Amino acid sequence: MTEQAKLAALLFPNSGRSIADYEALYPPRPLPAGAPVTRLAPSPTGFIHLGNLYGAFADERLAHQNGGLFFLRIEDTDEKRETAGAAEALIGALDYFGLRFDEGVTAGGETGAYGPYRQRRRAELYRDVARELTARGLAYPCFCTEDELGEIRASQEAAGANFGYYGLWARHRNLAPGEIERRVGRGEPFTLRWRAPAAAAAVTVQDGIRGRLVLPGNEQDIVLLKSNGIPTYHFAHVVDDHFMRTTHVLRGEEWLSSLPVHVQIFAALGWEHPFYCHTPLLLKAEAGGKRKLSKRKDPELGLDFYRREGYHPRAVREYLLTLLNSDYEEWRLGHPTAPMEEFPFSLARMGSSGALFDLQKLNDVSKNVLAALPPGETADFLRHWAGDWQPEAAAVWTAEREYLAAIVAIGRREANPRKDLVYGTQIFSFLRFFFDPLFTIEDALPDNVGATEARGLLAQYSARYDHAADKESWFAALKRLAAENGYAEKPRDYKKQPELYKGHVGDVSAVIRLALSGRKNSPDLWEVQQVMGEDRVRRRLEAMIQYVGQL
RNA sequence: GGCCCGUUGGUCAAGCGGCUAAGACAUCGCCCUUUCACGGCGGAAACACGGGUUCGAUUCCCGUACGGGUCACCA
Repeated sequence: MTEQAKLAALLFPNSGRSIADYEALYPPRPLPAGAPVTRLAPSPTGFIHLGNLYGAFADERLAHQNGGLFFLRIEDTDEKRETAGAAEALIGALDYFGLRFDEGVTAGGETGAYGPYRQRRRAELYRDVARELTARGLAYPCFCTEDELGEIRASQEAAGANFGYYGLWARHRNLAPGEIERRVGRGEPFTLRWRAPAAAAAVTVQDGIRGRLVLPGNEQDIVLLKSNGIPTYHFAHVVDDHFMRTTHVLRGEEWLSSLPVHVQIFAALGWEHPFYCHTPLLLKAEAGGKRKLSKRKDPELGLDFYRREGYHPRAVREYLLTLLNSDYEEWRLGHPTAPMEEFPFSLARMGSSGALFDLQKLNDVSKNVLAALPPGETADFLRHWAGDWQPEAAAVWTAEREYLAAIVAIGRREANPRKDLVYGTQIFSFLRFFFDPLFTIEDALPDNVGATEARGLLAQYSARYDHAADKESWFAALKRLAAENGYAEKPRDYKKQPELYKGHVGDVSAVIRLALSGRKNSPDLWEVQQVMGEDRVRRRLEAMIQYVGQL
């Protein structure tokens, strides 16, 4: 038995499976050649941000567009940061945005033949691989305490050396076997460290987004297993993505600097590393520049923000797609009604510089998405949203379902539909006036129309109101009423000779509009009246007559 | 500080050695119009800087500046 084999047996006394056993247990996937296997591997910290969705969306598209498979693995190796129910919340949030996994952790448990998919449940696997690594002389135990590590760092700082546990700074790299045995026997906790090659050659990696990367070889003896026996990200990534047969790893560019570590471990194990794609970070504009999105300062970073505000999931997806693939918008213009799944997503067209999140752009995308949605669907979406987040809206909207659907349909059947519905909270305040319990007079009468004048106009309008009239005759009647009361039928006439009139039709309809909507701006009056129904129209006119009478 | 990545209008971005340097959002003006929204037309607005290479650089190379990332028993 070699010294190294003895060390492995000392460190990991319970014999387990060999790497070869695992190779047989997790055979290559029965997929056509070239079919991508991608994964989302979040840590369950409870905070789900837009970046998660952004990356997940790229993973999902890549897999599903090319006959591959997309799975969910939970990286719960850091107990300290974990929050309860985080995985379920994540699955729920992604599902809301239309992202489904083929395999991995599910709301109730897990599915798939390459599990377990929660890293804490894979402890045995990591340990078995670690044992073999140790037996091959690629790993060694390190007994350094936090304090000692701090000392090393301080000396490095003083000496102007690079930080880290490497080369001569790696105190326990060449501990005598007897010393190790003694410490283990005493029950001293240890981490298992990677034995990095003394002078690692630069590595060349082909990145799916950045192209050819030449990075300095790794010389750090990074920690593979923490003292509690749980692996670090680096080790878990290599083991899991190998045995789960991941072909494409999409992750944020913050991983670029540890890429040499990963490539090195893959190579040492004789495994082929996955195709890496390092995506840019989502940034946020701030006075003078860009900065990384921050949890505390940017509520729109959290996925909950979009749900709470009532953005349609499709709007968020389309927006993200415009960030993901720059030619998406052009494609959309050419295929206005095609489902976005038909867009040929491509890694090569992903940009490599950080993108600023732009709420205005999202709003624009959202307007277009809602304008294209059948009104019935929009109404259903709104009711669901209100049920979850906006009780006041839920109360009135569910009481009058059909009414809401009719309201949403206003001005949306034409070739150029209205685009004034953006997101839930905005829509709620925009549509309040339609519902009696929420109706108030918000704006004032036009400057050139006094209360008495308004009262007269309203009384006449109310007396002559014909709910059955079509739009043309209704407007003709309105113009007649305006003319009889000294208002120009056409704004142009008034502009030409203002001294001849009190105002123009616009002023008269402004008074009616105020009576019906409480505002000086609203969608087309005739349509509003038709949707409101005759009773409601008459009631509001009466109420307005009372109201201006008191002015 | 070391190493790595990035840098085209306010924002997202086309561009891959020769272009009057696309388009979208935002913005401004005009038109349409009973208000708003929609729609149409038009305007303003960019290759970070300095060296190379080249007949010719936004495009290739090297510096500088700026921004970001990373140097944990976090992912």
